[in-house]
Parts: sequence; structure tokens; C-alpha cells
Amino acid sequence: MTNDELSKAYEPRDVERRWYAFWEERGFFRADPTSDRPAFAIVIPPPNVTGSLHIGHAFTLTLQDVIVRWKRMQGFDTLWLPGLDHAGIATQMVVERQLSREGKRKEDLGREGFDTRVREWKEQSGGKILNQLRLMGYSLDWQRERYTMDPGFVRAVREVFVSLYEQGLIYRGQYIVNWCPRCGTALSDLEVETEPVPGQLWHIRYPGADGGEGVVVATTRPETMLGDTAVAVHPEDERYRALVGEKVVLPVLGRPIPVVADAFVDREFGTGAVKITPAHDPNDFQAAQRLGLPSIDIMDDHAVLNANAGPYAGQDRFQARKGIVEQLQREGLLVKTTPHQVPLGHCQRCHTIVEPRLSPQWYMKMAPLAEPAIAAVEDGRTRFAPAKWSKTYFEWMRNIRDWCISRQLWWGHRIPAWTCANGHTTVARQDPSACAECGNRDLAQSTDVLDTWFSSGLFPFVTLGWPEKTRELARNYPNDVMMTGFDIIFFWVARMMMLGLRFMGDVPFRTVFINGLVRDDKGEKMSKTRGNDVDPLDLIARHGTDAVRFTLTALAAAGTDPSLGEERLVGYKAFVNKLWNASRFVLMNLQGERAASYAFSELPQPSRWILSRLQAVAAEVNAALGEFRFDQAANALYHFVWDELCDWYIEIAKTYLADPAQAPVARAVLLEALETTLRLLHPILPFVTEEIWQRLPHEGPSVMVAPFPTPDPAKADAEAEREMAALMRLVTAIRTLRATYEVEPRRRIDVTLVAPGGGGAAAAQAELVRALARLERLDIVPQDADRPQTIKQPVDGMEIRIPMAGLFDIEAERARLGREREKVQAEAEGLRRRLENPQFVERAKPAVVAESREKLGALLSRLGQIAGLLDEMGAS
RNA sequence: GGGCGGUUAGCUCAGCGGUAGAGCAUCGGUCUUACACACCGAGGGCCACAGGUUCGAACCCUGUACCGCCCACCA
Repeated sequence: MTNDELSKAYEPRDVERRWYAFWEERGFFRADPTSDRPAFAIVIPPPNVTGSLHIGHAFTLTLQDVIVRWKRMQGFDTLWLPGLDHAGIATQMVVERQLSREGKRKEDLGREGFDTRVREWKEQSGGKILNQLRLMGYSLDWQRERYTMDPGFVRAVREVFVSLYEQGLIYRGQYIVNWCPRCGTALSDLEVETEPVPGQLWHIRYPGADGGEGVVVATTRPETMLGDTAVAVHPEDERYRALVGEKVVLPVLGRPIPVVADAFVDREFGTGAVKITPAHDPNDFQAAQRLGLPSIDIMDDHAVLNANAGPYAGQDRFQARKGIVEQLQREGLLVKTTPHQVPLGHCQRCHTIVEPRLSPQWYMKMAPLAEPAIAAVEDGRTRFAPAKWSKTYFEWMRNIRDWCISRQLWWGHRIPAWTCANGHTTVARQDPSACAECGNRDLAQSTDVLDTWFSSGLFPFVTLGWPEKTRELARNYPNDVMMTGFDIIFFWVARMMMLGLRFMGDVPFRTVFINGLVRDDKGEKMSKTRGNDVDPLDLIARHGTDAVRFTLTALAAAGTDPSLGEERLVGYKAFVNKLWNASRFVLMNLQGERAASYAFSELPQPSRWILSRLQAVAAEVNAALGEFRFDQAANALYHFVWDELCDWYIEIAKTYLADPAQAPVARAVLLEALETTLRLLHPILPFVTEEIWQRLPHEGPSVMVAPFPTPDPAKADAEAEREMAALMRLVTAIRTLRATYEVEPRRRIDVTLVAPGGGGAAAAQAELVRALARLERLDIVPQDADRPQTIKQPVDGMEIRIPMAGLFDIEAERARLGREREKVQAEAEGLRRRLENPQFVERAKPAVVAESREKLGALLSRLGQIAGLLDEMGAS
């Protein structure tokens, strides 16, 4: 290969598509259950079929891919199985919206027609997000792709439902549910978002049936009064004692209802008298159960008042509210109206105000399932990372309530329950032909479907083949890691824990890593509705996939919500380009020859240094990824590549490359450093690393399946690191002096280094110092007489001396020394105070005390020197 | 009403017992033959506030103030 093939700037576009196809064709993504390598499996949070890739997916999935690629390179047989969620309510909404654009409703198609329509739509659009996952470079095992409505899931869902029913953990009951009048279905508690809404508290008089004053109740929802079956007061409330047991007349409808006493009433709130509407309020429902009161449902599926609402039948709930309030006012029964903030439930999907409604639904008993799921985290079979999330998990699990699993939707897993003509219920794995109880053959299957999370909750084992006893199940369950956002800990993680323990007898995964939620550069949560979301595909089109991946990885500090600003992304794009150009440099210098062999101990110090640093970085990256500290891994690599490899070693190597005697070994070191770095970076930057790696002399078909670097102790060289650090401090100090006095960059100057100890690295690498600091002469002397008109700058016990003659601005030096003196004085003062404190000397660690003494000594001697220099200048 | 988290350089964030770091932005200087998506330098912070523990606190404890999130059936 010639360098002509490498463009000056990295061009991600064609590179990415090419390598992804290459990896996939070679089967690198595939897990092999017959492998004798250790297994590593990770559960993907299956995106909705309706969905397209948003930044939240890109964030969590990039981190997952980093882990997967890392583990694969470490030699694990890794399984990262792609899947899609049928997303019942969300998908139904999308398809209904499509229909509505065609001027149709789902009822026009009928249930079967609608079902077909959804399946068709899934076929054409379900692949969209999967292709987007490919564009991101994710190394998913595509041959094992699953879908929560595929035949295996249908069977598994049935098995789980029937089995839980048989165990008494699924039951049917009539309670108050959260009902979305727009979606026309019940919702679980988790699908309801409570938000305070400014409302009013209406005080309404219910006159006595005996013609007396009756009682004034306070309500935020006057329309529900049509379903009132009592008024309740506190049993010990003196104000109403006489009324208990009497009747009052429900306004509008004129129905007499009793005044009852129940301790749940808060005497302080409103008037202390509360209307009881058992069919439309959970509290009232419970009170009605206790007190034996009837329930009157006044609304239909879409919150339109029904025949029980008398004159308001046929009106929408809010329209009716208005009419009722006006009527009460006309009739003089509206005592007063006060503003009042009301916490109101909204449908998570369509944001319609949820109506509490009495309705027959299917429930899953949660307490018996939660108990082992709590224990499994307590005893560490599953651990949360960061650990704080276990608190959130426990909090919810310990206060868990039964889960309403039935939905009145058309899209989803049908509930395997049939009702016969005699009203008996049959729940069965196979479609029954006769009632299990009475043999009646006139059966109708429930029209309800299951909450989408019912099937998602089975994901970790059904995707491995359950209920069959497959190799995959034996090998990969429990999965090793589950990574997701905290927003679905309850929806998904908790339910996988409960169902996994129930049906597999073990936890579904060993570690749950919770990542933050991506925010914009102002810290706001990104969402379409806010209009501040960024499209990851747009970002990759403009900056390249690797830059996007690196940005997301570098942002992933444990436990924080990352803020994604475009500036940051541009910075990491530059990093990818930097890596590209460093590689170009190495490739240009390889000259097609085979890498020379070398003995590490005989390498020049800078070469030992860069290789030693490389071992440290390898150790750091491995440790960081092991703890899910993605930011640390990314930063360690960023700084190694940019600050050490590029800014120092490549510059140093230029001098070696110019010398035919040193060039071959330098090339070998450069190549080794680059090749190892590419392997370290590959999990984060898969494309650019492959593109470069393939151009290097290499073994194996792909960097993707090359071994992940581990630190080689034989190449750890503490002495070289120490010496090089000193050398870099020296060069930097000289450069700083040059910059301070505005010495032209091109101009070569003479420097004398007074080094009583011999000069160490500076002496050994004098040539390098000259090259890096752009010196004409570097004289290293053990001592030197004081010379006037000389800049003196201490560094590591040595002193840099540069003659001022014709070079330096004396005023500038005076000012600089003045500033330095202030700083040094302040620091020395602090140290002196500390050392004068006998308790510090006595109790602090000896090393800390010694260090302080040493530092103070150095500071004081520098102060003396500064004073001398200033004197000298004053004199001159 | 409960619970959790945050408050560190202009911005976005690391650090979590030995008197502060990064990226970007800012300022000055450079086309030094890999890279101007670059190079070489510089400036910038009483680590929200008040107490306490400690020889020593951004870091541990207590409280306060803002900000954010989650959970919650007071009409």
C-alpha cells in the first residue's frame, strides 16, 4: 500500500458501510453455543417496532457494544441478541394515526383486518430501526433476531400466563383501574403520569331529604356527582354527627343518598364532607366496599356520560362538568368555588387525562413474585451498577401493588381465556373446544390483550429458546449484563427479575448497569415533544459514526445524565482525525518493510517510555470497562493518543527516523504502539480502527477478533517513565520561556543547563531536547558562575539559563518574576504554617510531612533566587 | 407527602480526606516535511451557604438554600 491511498482527513462514509458488511459476512457477530470459550451474554432492550433510533438508544446501545466488543476481543464467546418489541399500545397508536390519514378508523377494518395491517406495517418499517443499529456499528448476532410477537413468544407467553393462572398468581377482578378514554383501554399504574393541573374546588350543597340544610361537599370533579351513592363524614366530626344516617338529595338527579361515617375522611380538607362515587374514585370504591354501598358507572369507554347520567347522557365528561356547574349555580346549590391544584393522571402515550373507572380486568399478584426478586438483589445474585439504583428498585418492590395486565387493545398477545355460554372461564395453553367446567362448546375468547411488558418481561429467557431446554439457555442464562436507562427499572428490569426467578429459578442477569438519560447542552431531557432531540443518524452523517460513539462513551460517567452538545462531538471528531493522521505518519514511514525485532531493555529511553505508558493505559482501560467507567476508558485513550503518542513520541520518533541506524527499531516501536492502541480503541471506534489496522502488517482477519491488549509487565518501565517526565518538564519549561519572551518560533537559541547531578535524562537525550525545544546549543554543566543578563529558571533541581542578549525583554522578565514571587510566597507560607503545626508533624503520614518539607525547601530557594534576579535587573 | 440526586473554571463535566483537573470556549504565537479536524504557550476557580469531625475537607457528618428526577388514591 502506498500513502496515496490515505486521504489527508478521515472520510468515514464509505469506510463504515464496507467494514460492517465485512464483519457480518465473516460471521464475527455470531455466538457459538458449541464453543469451548467462556460465554458472555448481554440482553438488549428491544426497541419498539414503531421506533426509529433516537439518541437514548444510541447512548445505551453504544455502551453495550463497547462491552460486547471488549469481551469478544478478550476471548469470550459473546452473544448480543437483537430483538424488537411489538409495543402494543404504541404501535396501535401509530397505525391508527396512519389510518386516520386515510380517513379510516380501525373499526372500518375490523379486528382481523387491523391485525393484518399492523403486521404488514411491521414488515416494512420494523426493519428500519434494525438497519439503523447496523449503521451505528453494533455487533449484534443477527441470525438470532427475535420479536416479542414471533411464534416462540406466542407460545411462551401462553405458557407463562396459564402457569401463573394455575398457581393463583393471575386473577380476574373488578376494581378501579386507570382508564384512558382516548385509547379506550385500562392502563397499569406505571403507564400513568401524574402531573399537577390547576383546577378548582367546588363546594356544593346537597340539601337534606327532610328539607333541612343538608351538607356541603367539596369536590374537584363535579361531573362525577351523578354517580354518587353517599356522602361521607368523619365519625368523630361534631359538625355532622346529627346527619349521619340521614339522607340528603343528590342535586341534578334528585336521588336520595345516605350520609355515612368513615374514618378515611379528612376533617381538615374542604368542608369535611366528601361525596362518594364508588365507580370513579379508588378511595370511594374502597369506602363503598367497607360500607356496602352500591356503585353507579356513569361513563362509557370514551368518558362520554351514559344513561345513568340522566340529562347529561351523551355529553363528554368535561362538557358535562361545565353544564352541571352552571346548573348548580342557577339552582343556588353552588356555595363557592376556590382555586385548587389537582394532581391528575395522564396517559403516558397520548397524554389524555386518565379516568379512574370500575372495570373487570386481569391482574398479576406481585407480592409473592417480588419477594424472591428483592432477596436476589439483597444477597448479590444480581447487582446494580451504580449501586444506588438498588434503592430505587427496593423502594418500588417493597411497596408493590398488583399489576393490571389486560388491555382493551387490538394489537398484542390475546389473553388465553375463554368464556362459555354459562359464564365459566377456561384458561388453556391450547385453544379449547369446550368449557373446562361444564363442557359447553359455545366458547368466546377474551378480546383483551396483554400489557406489552408482559412479554418483554420474558425476554432474557424466551430469546434463548424457553420453554424448550436449549443449549443457549443452559449456556447463557443467567445473562451476564443488562444495560438500560433508569426510566424502565420498574417497567422492565423488575419484571424480568420476577418472571425470570419464577420460571427459570434464577436471576435473569448478574449485573444491571443503569445509564443516565441523555440531555441537551442545557441539561434538559431530550425529547421530541421538547423539540431539542438530536437525531443520531444526522450526527453520524455529519461527523461519522466513530465520533458519535466516542462522544457517547466519553460522556458516560457513572450515575450522571450526560449532556450532549455538538461542540463536544466536534472535538471527538477531531480526535478520530488525529488518530487517522498519526496512523498516516506511521504508514508513510513503514516503507513496506517487516518490523524489526528489538530487545526492550536496549531500546532508547523514550521508546521504553511510550511502550511502558501503553501498558499502563491497557491496564487502565481494562479496569475502567470492568467497572463500566466508560468515561475513564475513553479519556485514558484520548490522552494517551493525543498527549503522549502524538505530541511527544511521534515528534521524538522523527529524529530517530532521520537516522538510518535508529530508524528500523523506531518503526517497530511506532508500529507496536499504534497497533496496540488500535486494539484498545476498537470497542469504541470500530470503523476507523479497522480501516487503519487492515493497512498495517497484521495477524488474523480483523481487529475485531484480535486479542484485547493486557498489560505486559516486561514492558513496564517506571524509570523510563520518571526520566521522560523530567525530560518533558524541561522541554516545556524552555518552551514556556521562549513563548513568554516572544522568541520567534523559528529562532534557535542557546541554553545552558546547570545540573549538579549530571543532568539525567536531559544529558542522555540532549539531542532530543535540542530538537524538541528548538535549541542551537545545549550545554550541560555541573555548575556555572553567576552571569548577569541571564534568564534563570529552576526545573527539577536543575536550572535553565538563557542569555538575554538581544533576545529578551527585561521588563517582561521583571514582571514575570514578580508574579512568580507572589505565587511562590503564598504557597511557601501555607506550607510553613502547616509544618509549624506540631500536630501535623506528629500525626500526618510521614511521607506527607517529608514531601511538605522538601517542597518548602525548594520554594524558599527559588524565592532567594528570584530576589537575586530582581536585584540584578534593578542594578542593570 | 415520601425518596433519590445535583450545586467544582465562561459552558459541559471528572475528582470524593493531603489546599483543584479535562474537553470546549478565551488570549498570545506558529503553515515546524501526519494532522489548521493541527502545533507551541498563557490566563481563568474563597469547589452553593452555615456549622461540626480531623493535624488536614471540594471530598466525611449535620443543617440551610436553590435546581432536577422518581414515587404517592386526600376529595
